[in-house]
Amino acid sequence: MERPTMKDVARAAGVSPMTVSRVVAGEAGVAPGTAARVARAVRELGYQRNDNARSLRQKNLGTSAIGLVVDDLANPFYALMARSVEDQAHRRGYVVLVGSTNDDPRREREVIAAFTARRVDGLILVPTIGGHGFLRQPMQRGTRVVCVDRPARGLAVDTVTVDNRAGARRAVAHLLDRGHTRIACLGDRYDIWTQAERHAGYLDALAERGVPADPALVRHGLRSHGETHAALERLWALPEPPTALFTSNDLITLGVLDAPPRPRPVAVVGFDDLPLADRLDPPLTVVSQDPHALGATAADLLFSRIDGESAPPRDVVLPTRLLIRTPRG
Amino acid sequence: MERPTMKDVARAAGVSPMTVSRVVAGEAGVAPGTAARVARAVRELGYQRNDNARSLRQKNLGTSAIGLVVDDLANPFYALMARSVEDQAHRRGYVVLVGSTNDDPRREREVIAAFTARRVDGLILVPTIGGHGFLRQPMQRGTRVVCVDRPARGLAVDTVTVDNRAGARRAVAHLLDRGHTRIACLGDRYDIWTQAERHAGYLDALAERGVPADPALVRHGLRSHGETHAALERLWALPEPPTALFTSNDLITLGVLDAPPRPRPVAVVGFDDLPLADRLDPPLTVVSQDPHALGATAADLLFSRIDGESAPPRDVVLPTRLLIRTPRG
DNA sequence: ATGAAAGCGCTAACAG
DNA sequence: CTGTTAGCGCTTTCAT
Repeated sequence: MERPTMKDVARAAGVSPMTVSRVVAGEAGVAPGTAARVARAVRELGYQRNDNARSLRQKNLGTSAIGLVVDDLANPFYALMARSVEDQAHRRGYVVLVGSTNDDPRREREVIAAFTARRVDGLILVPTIGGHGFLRQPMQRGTRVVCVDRPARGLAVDTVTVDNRAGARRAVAHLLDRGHTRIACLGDRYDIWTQAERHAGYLDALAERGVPADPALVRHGLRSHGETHAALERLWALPEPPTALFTSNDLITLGVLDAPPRPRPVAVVGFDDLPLADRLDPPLTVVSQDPHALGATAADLLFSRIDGESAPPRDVVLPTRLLIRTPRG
Repeated sequence: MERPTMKDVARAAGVSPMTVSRVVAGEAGVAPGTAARVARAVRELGYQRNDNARSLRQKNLGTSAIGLVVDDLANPFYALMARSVEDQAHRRGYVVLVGSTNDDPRREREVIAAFTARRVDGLILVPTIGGHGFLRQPMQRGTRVVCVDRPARGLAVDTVTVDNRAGARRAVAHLLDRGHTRIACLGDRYDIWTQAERHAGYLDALAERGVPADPALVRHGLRSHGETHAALERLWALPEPPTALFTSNDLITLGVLDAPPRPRPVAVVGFDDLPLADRLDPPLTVVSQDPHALGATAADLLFSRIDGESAPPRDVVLPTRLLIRTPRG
């Protein structure tokens, strides 16, 4: 009924706990007959080693656990990232603890504290806007940290992002190429790094073509379809309403597509691809990023740090792609 | 540099480790002055309690960790479930270990073994087709288990599913109502419980209306767009090709929508809702389920078991909804 | 209100 | 090849 320990197995096999330890760890140098007796006792008792106790004693081997802290695990983008991270971790015999921050620095600290209290060997982090000084201590003490999707202000760690600014610039340039000059920019909270970057790319494109930037066309802080719809209403009410929209994340793109139709349709280009985007009428042109590559790269960096790599922090910037979709002929 | 332990804090505060333990655990019965000195030492040394060591000694409190084992974390459906589970766990001070099985019993065993080796207090499991006898031992020894999305053959545990069969029946009945009699059923691997249930619901609807079931119209084992496209080609080549399709999961629905267009369009009803389904032309009617409710219910059941609830295993079956979408007027 | 001793389950380091 | 001793970081139990 109670969980058997190595001592129980040792007694059943007529050996010392140390021998059991060696057999269970698959170490060489145990007589085949002894090993067989131990293995049989393990099977009969249904013994499974307690890996928490193990990692308590083995200071050099770590816990074989990493933490993954994302904005929102339910977001398909982060879910794909998580899956890539998990695959790599599984391959290397690590388990993954996950947590969502909801972009709330307090929750971020709670989640990270819970993870470091369990002595994870590393942390893959989509940082919130909050400060991250509290990570410095754990890092000095051996917890490796990699940021992904966004950098953490003032934290010198490996970071994997996509080129948000260039992606946004190309998207807006595409709209300019099609003759639009009144292009609105709809974004999420401006204090989210990716959103500020994409807005910068929007301005870059306008400046490149000498199109004046009209602040009335820029709306940030859109966190729901309702807020997106309200923002659209205010845009339509302008003396010179926009003829095209640049939507700065997938939720906002969906909000726009979900809004009541306009008499004169507007062109939309969105950041982040959506599953049925190419089946819409008209099909939706988007800036797509590769969440799988983000997760896999972050995991690569983390594990190479865990393996002892000690070069200065690296910034990896992955490209985006502009998927131009035209009505099917 | 090294991580400080309670002993270090004790030395710095001029007390015994036991007093530090009490202060850090927030226990009453420590003199305020002493507590303050300890708290200061904790802050100055940057001490954080090792919760693995803690749970090693505290046998009654458990590890405050649960495991979540899904088919594929990248699937938006499971990602939403995972987020609900994580929210509940966070609220209760638990951490969540996640793993994907890919519907592979071997990987499922590996993931579960890694979790029980770390002595998770509970497991929320989307079981593969494989046997689950290996769970009986850990369960007797205190690991609580709840199944979600599918039952595990021959494992008497709380299980949360949706009414797949009734949902499929209504979807197909809807197509029959619209005059279709040649309705194909496109499914994933038939050994996945939900797929067999949905197929049964498909047959139910046909039987109810006295429409003969033609085995040539049923295709299972579709795991990619390519396989779905191939299945469609064979259907179109039939002497009497189908005029409507029932697609038994979201991946297959997307595969169908992605296929080359037909001269005469076919009606499609899919299991699982998709983000832009209502903006398609024609809009897509679907059977929708609520992954959030699935996850939250499973977590509720698990935590009530962890809290000591010992009633016989319960089966919770959640409803589905048929979202009938018609062209916008 | 505080501390000393013992031990959770395991393994490093050293015998033999 | 196998066992003994000690101790990872913490808490239980019992003193004081």
